[in-house]
Formats: sequence, C-alpha cells, structure tokens
Amino acid sequence: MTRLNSTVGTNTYERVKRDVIFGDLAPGAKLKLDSLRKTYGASVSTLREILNRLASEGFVVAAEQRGFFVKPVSQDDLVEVANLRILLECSALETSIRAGDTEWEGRLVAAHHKLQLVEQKMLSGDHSQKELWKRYDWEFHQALISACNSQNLLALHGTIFEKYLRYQMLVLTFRGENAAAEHRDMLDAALERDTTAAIDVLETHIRKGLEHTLSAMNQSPLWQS
Amino acid sequence: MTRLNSTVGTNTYERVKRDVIFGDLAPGAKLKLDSLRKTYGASVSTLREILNRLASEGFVVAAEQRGFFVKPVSQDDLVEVANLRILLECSALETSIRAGDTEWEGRLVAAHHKLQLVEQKMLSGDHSQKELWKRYDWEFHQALISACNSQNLLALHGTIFEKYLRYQMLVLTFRGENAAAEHRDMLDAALERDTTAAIDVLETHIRKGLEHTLSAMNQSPLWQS
DNA sequence: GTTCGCAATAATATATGATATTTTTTGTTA
DNA sequence: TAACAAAAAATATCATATATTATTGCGAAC
Repeated sequence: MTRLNSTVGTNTYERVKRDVIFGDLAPGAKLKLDSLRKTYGASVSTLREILNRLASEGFVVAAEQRGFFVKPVSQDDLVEVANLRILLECSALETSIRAGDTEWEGRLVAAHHKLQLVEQKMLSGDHSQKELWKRYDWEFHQALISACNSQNLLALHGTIFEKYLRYQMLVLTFRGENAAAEHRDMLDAALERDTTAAIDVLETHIRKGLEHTLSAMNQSPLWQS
Repeated sequence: MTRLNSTVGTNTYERVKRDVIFGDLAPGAKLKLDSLRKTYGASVSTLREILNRLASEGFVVAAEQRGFFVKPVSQDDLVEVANLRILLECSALETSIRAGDTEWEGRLVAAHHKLQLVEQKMLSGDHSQKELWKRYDWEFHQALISACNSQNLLALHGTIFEKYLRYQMLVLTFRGENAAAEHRDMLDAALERDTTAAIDVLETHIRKGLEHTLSAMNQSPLWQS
C-alpha cells in the first residue's frame, strides 16, 4: 500500500518536493544522497532522478560534482517570483474569462465555496489546517485560469505558484479578512465576465501578499541572505 | 577530451536535448533506454536522470512504467508556445529597456552585428550555417532582455525560446529580408529607449514567425497530429 | 474462418547495490 | 601559519536484479 501512485520514484518525488515547499528541508541545506536514502528509503539513483527533476524546476540547485542543495531563498527571488506570478496568472485569467463556459463557472463556485469555508474557520481563530487552506487556495486560483486553453501556460504557472507558496509557508502568516474579500471579489468579477476588474483584483491580491510576506521576512533576520 | 564540460551526465544531456530540438530524435518517438545507451554511450541510470530533466522541461514525455517519448508536436502546441514567448519576451524587454545600462547597449550592438552578418550570408543564398544563424538569433534576443533583472524570467524564457526554436527547425525555412529588417528595427528602438515601438516590433516579429511556421506545417502533412 | 480471452514468454522500465572519481577533511611537516 | 600529502567522505557512473508491461501463440466460442 504505497499511496495511489505506483512507482517509488514518483512517490518520493512528491514527498521531497513537499518537504522543500513546506520548509521541512531548510533553504540552502545540503542534500546528501546517503542521508536522503535513509530518510526517504529510496536508492541513490532513484534519488538522483528526483533531485535532477527538482533542480530543473528550480526547487533544488545542482552543483556539478558537488551535489545538491535546497534552493536558497532571498527577497529578490521572492519579488521575481511574485512578478512572474502576476504576469502569468493575469494573462491566463484574461483568456480564461473570455473562453470559460458553464462547466468553468461550476468549477469556480465549487472551488470558492470550499476555500471560503476554510477561510472562515481560520478567521475564527482555528489555524490548525494551514495545509488544507493552501490547497484550496491553489484550487481556486487554478479554477479561475483553467479555461485559458494553454497547457503550457498552466504548467508554467503551476511551478511559479508553488515557488510563491513556499515563501508563504516559510513565514507562516495569514492575511485574514482582506485575502478572503479579494477572493470573493475575484469570483464575482469572473462570473460577471468583468475582465479588467478581475485582473485588477488579482494583481492587488498578489502584490499585497508579496508585501505581507516581505515584511514578515524582514521581521526575522533568518532570511536576509 | 570530452568537450569542456566535465560530467558524462551534463554532456549527454546537452546532446540529447540538441537532438530533440533539431529533430534528430523525431517527435513522438519512443526513447528506449537500451537503444539510447548504445547511441550515447551512457548508462541507463545516467540516461534516466537526463530524461527526467528533459521531461520536466517539456522536451520529453514520461509515461509511468512505460518509459519516455519525445514530446509530440502539434499546431495547437506551437500556438501556445508562441503566445507564451510573446508574453514573456515582451515583458522582459520592457523592463530591460528601462533598466539597461551602457554595458547592455554594448552587448546589444555586438549581438546584432554577428546576427546581421549571418543573415546577409543567408540572403545571398548561402544556407549552409542554419545552426549558427539560430544561435546568433538566440543571442540577440537574449541580449535584448538581458537587463530585465529577473533570473526566473530569463530561465523561463530560455526554455520557451528553445521550444519555439524546435518548431522552426522542424520546418526548416528562412523568412529572409523581413526577419532581418525586424531585428534591425528592434535594435534601433531599444537603443533609442522607445519601449512601445520595440515591444510592437517584437510581437509582430514573433507573430509573423508563427504564421510562417504554421503554414509550412500545413504544407507537409507530416505534422498534422 | 475469424475473433476473443488467456496464458507463457519476451521486452522494457524501475530500482538497487557496487565501483570509480572527485571533493573535502584531516594531519603532518617546513 | 602555510603547504601539501594521505585519508575519509561524498558524488557520479555503471552493471545487475526485480517488477511491470507488451507480445506472441494457442485454444475456445461465435
């Protein structure tokens, strides 16, 4: 019973990636193959396949002949990632609103409903389900752009979103009522097919999230690399 | 004497990637590990590392338990790639023109000079150096956006550019005087810091290239997947 | 006679442990 | 303290074993 996925490689890949994104593997940390072998219970070659994949996605840095490291974090990098998320997600949102059909609207309200429930819970003080919250956040944003008709764009956006998410998980804070309101506004604008309004809210949403994360990074001198 | 790069992995990676981009490995072809082992003279594990990397970059498709395939081509995919190139390259060009210094201008004129020389040669009938031409084309576009101040953006653009290039190599045609004129216009606009003009020419440049490639694909029914 | 289902076999992919190379650390001497 | 050699640790690569998928051949049913 090794999850639903069949191969050791795929399973371990997801575990390692999750551990990078959620900070269980610290930024900049050396990834010694032998240690990983013990931690994840996979062979060196299998782990190397995984690390190579993660390196080309940018979650890991590969240094020729000197092994692998968790990708370091920096404020500059965060700004780059946020700007890229704005560029990709806004562009995808525009075509998605234009092309979205009834099915799309259905996905939208469904995703927002689930997200909104968790957000309410967090607003009332229950911060126990951060991972679930972030998953629903991802699903909502994903639903918004899902009708953009470009697999390539969706794939690129997916990785960028995950990189952005990593920074959010590192500072571990919740922007509360504001973020929830922005999500509501985006849903409304999308259903009304008000492209410019939707894009506007989305850009603000990301920019505010960026500032929020940046100032949280400034608070603790850990990330000042 | 195995090139300048040290490891077998890196060298073979570049060879395989080149063979995908230049069509020596046909779109959709099965990549049997044992055959590859003979062709490239690297072990199966090393090759799997390479194919995993190429898969996450989108040059190869990995099918769980059924191996690897060269990424198929299609007109839809080409359109996606071209649109993504427009999105990324225009955005990068804008900030690059804004932020570029004298060093940047130097890189620009140097890159254009080299490109222009090869283009002249091709215009006068000498089509013997397509690979060099494409390399200079890449270097020129790269130089234009090199001052955009985002490693993340440059990396993403790099891969998209290579995917676009692959389609151009598959149809193997030369757009001639027009493309050369557009390159000249871009150089001029960039040096004059005329952002909108530069972006305008760039977008046209890519759109015309797209149409050119699409119609070449329609000519031969090979790519009608 | 053809098609379908099913076993046996071959081909292939995945995963592992062992070996060769390279880098890093340690310890000794000038 | 610096330079350098030897030892240790870690990476890169390979050959091989295991698990999965694809193919072939055969017999039963239509």
